[in-house]
Amino acid sequence: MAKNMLLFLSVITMTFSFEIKHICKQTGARYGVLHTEHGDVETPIFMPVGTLASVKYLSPEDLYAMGSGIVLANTYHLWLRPGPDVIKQAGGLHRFMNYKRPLLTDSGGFQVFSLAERRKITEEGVTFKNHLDGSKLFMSPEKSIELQNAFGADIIMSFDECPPYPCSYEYMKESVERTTRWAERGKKAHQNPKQALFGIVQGGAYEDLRKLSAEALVKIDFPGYAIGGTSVGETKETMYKMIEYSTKYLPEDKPRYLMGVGSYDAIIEGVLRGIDMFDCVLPTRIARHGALMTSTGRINIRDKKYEFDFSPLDAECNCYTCQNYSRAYLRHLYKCEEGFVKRLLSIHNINFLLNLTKEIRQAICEDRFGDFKEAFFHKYGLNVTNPRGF
RNA sequence: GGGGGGAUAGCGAAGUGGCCAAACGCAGAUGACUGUAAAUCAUUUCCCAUCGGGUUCGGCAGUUCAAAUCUGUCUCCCCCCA
Repeated sequence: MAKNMLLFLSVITMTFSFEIKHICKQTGARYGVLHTEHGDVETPIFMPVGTLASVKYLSPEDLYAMGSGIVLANTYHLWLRPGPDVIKQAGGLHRFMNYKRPLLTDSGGFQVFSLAERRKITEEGVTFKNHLDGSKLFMSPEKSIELQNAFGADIIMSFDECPPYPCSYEYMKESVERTTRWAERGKKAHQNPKQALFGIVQGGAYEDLRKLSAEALVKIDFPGYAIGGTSVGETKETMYKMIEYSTKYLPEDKPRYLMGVGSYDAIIEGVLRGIDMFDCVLPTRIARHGALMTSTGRINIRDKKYEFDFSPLDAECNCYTCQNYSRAYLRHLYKCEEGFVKRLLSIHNINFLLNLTKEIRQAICEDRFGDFKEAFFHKYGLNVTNPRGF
């Protein structure tokens, strides 16, 4: 009873905060804790993506079992279906999707990029030609925040434009300035103090524009900052520069979230450059397409060489799939298009990245993240089949 | 016994004298996917090879400059009549 009371009190009093607990003496990488209304999560963290209020093919229990913390959902897609009224009436996104740990909603800014063919940008906002029925929809910074307030995720994102790569300097400058104005408008519109609104640094690969963007956002003052416009076709080297150009101008004591990045090498390189949070559809999407991340490189379960392979996907993996099923069985299910395989493979890839970030946190706490990186890359370097490092 | 139809690459199925190593679907073999319009997309599958070459369209024998396509014949399959 007393415990419940305490929990209740903590729920009504707890607001968002970030605490850096340790800085790796070897690399300067950060280990921290995000405090949210739905519990604490340690950083660096990988956040699985559940666009439509579900991490495809996985249950909340699957996610808890893997130690998942924050999960993402998407404002644009939930706006279309089921719409804010349903989620509001359900008692918020947490209750609606039955996820008890922290949630983060993306603003719809990524859809400005991914649905570029079907939208028009103006100073006021973005007009989308709805991909479901073709009807016109208008998303403004205020609308995005209003929706996100209705959904009630612990962390919400500023409505931005995720510009393409490559992108001309002139366009990028215009875009960054507009995204900055949108960030300001969004902050003004933000109603729920329990939700932490993050700003998003843009500027592509232009150092001065990243600086311009970061400094302007810091001036507006957000409880956390994201780095956007990454993983949109640029090389890894360019992405690492984008990170450096951005983090340089961000306050040390606020969380930094690298948006849309989820290959294991980029996560390690990101942490090395001071990133605390990552999200990516990569593990779930490639899993559905038969590709798995393993401790000895990437494999594709479709391949004939696994026909009689009764070993697990990854001998070092502790996930449910690797503990119970063989490559031969998973290949069989994949070949026969049995839906179960999508769950099993998704579990493995999500677990792989959650486990990777867990090992990263340990290494940081023990001041050996540099050694960890070297050992990790060495191991992968010997076996990796994909030069991009998946 | 009589009449009709058919045999094309792993399977199904187009093609009915040159533009055919042969459409398309399935199946097979690979690859890609990074704030999810994604159970999607791309490549590839007769043989050898880098260009290129060599064997194919039930078998055999013909006609023709040229045949998967025309003729004869054989084998097998299906349908109808008795």
